[in-house]
Amino acid sequence: MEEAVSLILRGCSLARQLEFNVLNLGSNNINVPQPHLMARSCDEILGVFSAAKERLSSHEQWPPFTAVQREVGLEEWLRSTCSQAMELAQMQTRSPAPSSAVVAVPVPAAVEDSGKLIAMGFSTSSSSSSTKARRRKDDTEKRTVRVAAPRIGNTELPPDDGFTWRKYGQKEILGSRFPRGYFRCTHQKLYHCPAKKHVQRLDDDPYTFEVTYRSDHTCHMSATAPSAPPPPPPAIAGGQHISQFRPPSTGWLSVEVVGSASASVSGGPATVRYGKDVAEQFPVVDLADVMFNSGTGSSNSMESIFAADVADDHHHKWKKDDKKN
DNA sequence: GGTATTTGACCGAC
DNA sequence: GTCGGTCAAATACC
Repeated sequence: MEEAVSLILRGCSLARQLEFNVLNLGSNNINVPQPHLMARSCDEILGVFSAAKERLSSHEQWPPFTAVQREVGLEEWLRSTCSQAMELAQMQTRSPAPSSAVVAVPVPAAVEDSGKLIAMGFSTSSSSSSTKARRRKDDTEKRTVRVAAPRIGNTELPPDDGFTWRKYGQKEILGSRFPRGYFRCTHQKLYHCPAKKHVQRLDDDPYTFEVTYRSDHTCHMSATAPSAPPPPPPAIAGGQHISQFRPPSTGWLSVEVVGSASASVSGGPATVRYGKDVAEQFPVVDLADVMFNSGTGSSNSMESIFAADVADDHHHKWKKDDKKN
């Protein structure tokens, strides 16, 4: 199973790389390979996924799954699950989703329990399944989104979400290898915008950032506020939060909303949702991506936060002098 | 000089 | 007492 997962992750990584190259085809970037090389890359991706498929198919038993799931087959089940999620996302895009429109996608226990798979998109929340919830003074809603760090170029940068943020703190978090960065809206003072977020690398996948948003932006509502095109506020339904904003054109694939703090406490059913825009733009890659939550690179400017070499001495990279490099 | 980041200290929830 | 979140002075950058 681990081998299959590893292959799938490899496939996702290759797909992301390919996507990045495709997006940059029109640019003058000399690092973008020629189309025939990209075609070869496609073959490689197919090969990797085929190998993963073989391993999945050859797996005799899937104890965590129900009889129905075993009968249908894991592969088919995953496919239908993702289709379901994508259909749902399309429904939500057509009409602003009332909470009743949300359909929970069932998650097999073993998948849910697997940290690796949780990091890949099957989780309601990763924040506190094992730790008890700490109720905060400002009991504002939280939305946790996982975004992929670039794997080429500056891998330290979480994707730009269309807003400008000012960092106001950083803290070592118990049990986490990487410190958490605290950000608030740049226009907090000027427009009293309450939006905040904190950003943290996942322990088990340093190429993924977990971004937790708290409060919505109000700055873009101000007639005088400088505004990047504001993403629509995430829909909220049944304790789950849906991120619907469109990823920037720099091309990150995965926007996974893993749920609210309350959802993580209650341990409710996991829900996989998926933005229509993303699905339409990158249907194949994103099918894999929504399953395994990885993303593509992008460039923005949080260089000072995350180190390129995350494997080892990440602590050094978090030091102040990073910024000067 | 204005703005952003860093970082130790502080506060409040647990 | 511990820990996550925030503050604010110091520092860096443009």
